[in-house]
Amino acid sequence: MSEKVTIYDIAEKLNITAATVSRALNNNPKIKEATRELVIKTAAAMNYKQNKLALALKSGRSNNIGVIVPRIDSNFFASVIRGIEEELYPHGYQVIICQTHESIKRENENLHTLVDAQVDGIMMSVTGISDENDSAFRNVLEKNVPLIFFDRSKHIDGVSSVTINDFKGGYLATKHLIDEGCRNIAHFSGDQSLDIFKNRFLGYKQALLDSGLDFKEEYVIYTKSSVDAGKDAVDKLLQLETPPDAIFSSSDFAALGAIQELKERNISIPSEFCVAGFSNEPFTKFMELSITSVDQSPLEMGRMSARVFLEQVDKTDTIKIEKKVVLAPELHIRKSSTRTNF
Amino acid sequence: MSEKVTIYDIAEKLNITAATVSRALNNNPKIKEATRELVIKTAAAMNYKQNKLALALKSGRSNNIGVIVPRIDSNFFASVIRGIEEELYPHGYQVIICQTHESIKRENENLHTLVDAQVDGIMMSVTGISDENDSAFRNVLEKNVPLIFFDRSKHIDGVSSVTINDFKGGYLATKHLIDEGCRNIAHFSGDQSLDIFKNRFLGYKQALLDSGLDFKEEYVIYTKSSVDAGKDAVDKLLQLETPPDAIFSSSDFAALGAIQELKERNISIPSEFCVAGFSNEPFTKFMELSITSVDQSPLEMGRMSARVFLEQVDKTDTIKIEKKVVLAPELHIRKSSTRTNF
DNA sequence: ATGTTTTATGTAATCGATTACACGAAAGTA
DNA sequence: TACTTTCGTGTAATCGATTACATAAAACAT
Repeated sequence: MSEKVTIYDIAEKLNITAATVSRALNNNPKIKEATRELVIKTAAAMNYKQNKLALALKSGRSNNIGVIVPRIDSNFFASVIRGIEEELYPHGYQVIICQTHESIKRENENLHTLVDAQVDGIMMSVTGISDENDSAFRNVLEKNVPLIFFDRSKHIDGVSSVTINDFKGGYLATKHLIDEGCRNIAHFSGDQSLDIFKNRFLGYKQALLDSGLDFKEEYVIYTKSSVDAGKDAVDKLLQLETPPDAIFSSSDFAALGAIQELKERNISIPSEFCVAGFSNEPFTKFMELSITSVDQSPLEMGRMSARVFLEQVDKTDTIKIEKKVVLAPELHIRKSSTRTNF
Repeated sequence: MSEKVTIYDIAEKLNITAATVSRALNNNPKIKEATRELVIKTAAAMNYKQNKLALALKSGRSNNIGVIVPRIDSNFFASVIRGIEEELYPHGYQVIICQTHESIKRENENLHTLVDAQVDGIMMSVTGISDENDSAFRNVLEKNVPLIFFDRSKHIDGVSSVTINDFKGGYLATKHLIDEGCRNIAHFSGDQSLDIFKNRFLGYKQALLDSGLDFKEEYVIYTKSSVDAGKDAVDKLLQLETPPDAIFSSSDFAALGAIQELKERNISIPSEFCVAGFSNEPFTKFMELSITSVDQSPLEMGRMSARVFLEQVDKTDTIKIEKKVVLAPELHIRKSSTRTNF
């Protein structure tokens, strides 16, 4: 069918050289106006499309950026990606998606593949299982590819990051539970080698101390981010000598599991027991017993990551800019923790 | 820092030519074993990485595929993309994401951008607003880029598709409501210029007729896929002379809105009124009053789309294969429509 | 020893664009 | 008129890989 049209085809038809065609199409000032118009008209007539691969090879810029996330089918990550895509679209960048499924091996593979594919930048949320081998990250930086962490970040020189203030998020949620009258507040945490979980935990702890409440080690449960994990965790907590009367969960899914388990045991929420989650997943709002949760403004996080990338991408390679953006978390107070005004 | 290493650098170091290096790295049989080993070792030592852009330009294949969806932050589309990515990962393809936000203009732009970027294939869910201008699609096909529609499909020669049997989905849900004793079943539909909504509607209608129930035009409401739209629709329906006693909604979000509005009016579900949705969004399962919904197996849809692409991509350009895969919908019966066993 | 086949490697074109440099023609200057 | 600029275009290198073709060397046959 329609074979690919190149600038050589246009040149041949007009009896000029490809260089002239290229200049005409690129608005090079040193070209006769008549020639420019003729070339542009002919190019359109022949349905010419610039071959982006040739351009990419020549210029060394692919106009692709890579995004690595644990998985795409979670509202949080999907929303971040949406923000990235929307911010980058007007600048002509395409977004390549990679999933790690929480595997370090996969994460390293993805990093290498993206660098090999000559992406102009990489934005990612690092995967949970920590190892001290930063070689894949350093490889990216050595190739002068801007690297930006969002949400789940690691401390690596030369890497910018866009996160939320997880400490504050944890603090706000816990303080709110205290204000509602809860006195024995448990916490669901995640892999604390990740800053996000560490900081949410620290915010939780600080809120307790600031209010003169004891911090109890046995109230901290490490759960996966799943409904079942939340159920199991409640099961454990209720076997304690002094069972808690509230949970601040680092995961909305675990919070949901907790609520389901509590209901099953006829513990009424919020009068006997309050629950707050983290991430503001859509379902927390939809439930009849809507769930209090900390919003991470994923859309804004994606947009901001893209903006940080755009700032870095055109800077001279020698100067390493390292920007740390911290967004404010927002507590959405809902029925699962509101004793006062319902 | 570490400047890019090319096969020429390796050749120079070993006093051979780039051609030999290339052959050694590509397991070309006509190369001395000793040379091959030496080249491979040296390449590794120099941290050589093949430049995929150069390869892409030479071979005409970018190893990128494009995916166009209305938006990425919906569980359905994100899950389809997950399926596509997982299936294509072992084959070395990267997935480029584009969003249309339901805009035809954006859809056409995306199609052109992807073709210009030399993707090896495009998978997409067409956007709602129908127009009869297929030129952007034809442009893709003329460039011999495999095009595959998933879920929301259009009738265009040469385009394969992976959909579910929406008729059956509509039929199953409606039949179930009838079996639960509902006699006046309303339907929330979407833009019926899209086959998916048309077919769900037809399935609904057929189920009514097969059970000897009347089809009433005023029971069909065209809603957007949102909670508020569902509320408004219920408001309309309850003003009818004979208000319905059930709703089969083409959207889970509208179904949720309907439930919220019905509760507000103290109409009890499922005893007085039953509701079934479509898509099996995660929240339908999470609700205390869980919502009956038709599952579209998005993961499998994505996987299947990828497989259809893989089948087509290596075929000779001249033969146009057009494959239509139709997956079976699965009705998940939950509390919002179950009068019998709860 | 001579001719033939095989093997391993080099040469150079190619993919499709951009661009430094060269150069002839036109325009401007004295 | 002769000399310098300016203008517009052509020539050819370049980005980094692959590969058809050529060729020298080695292996083999007689």
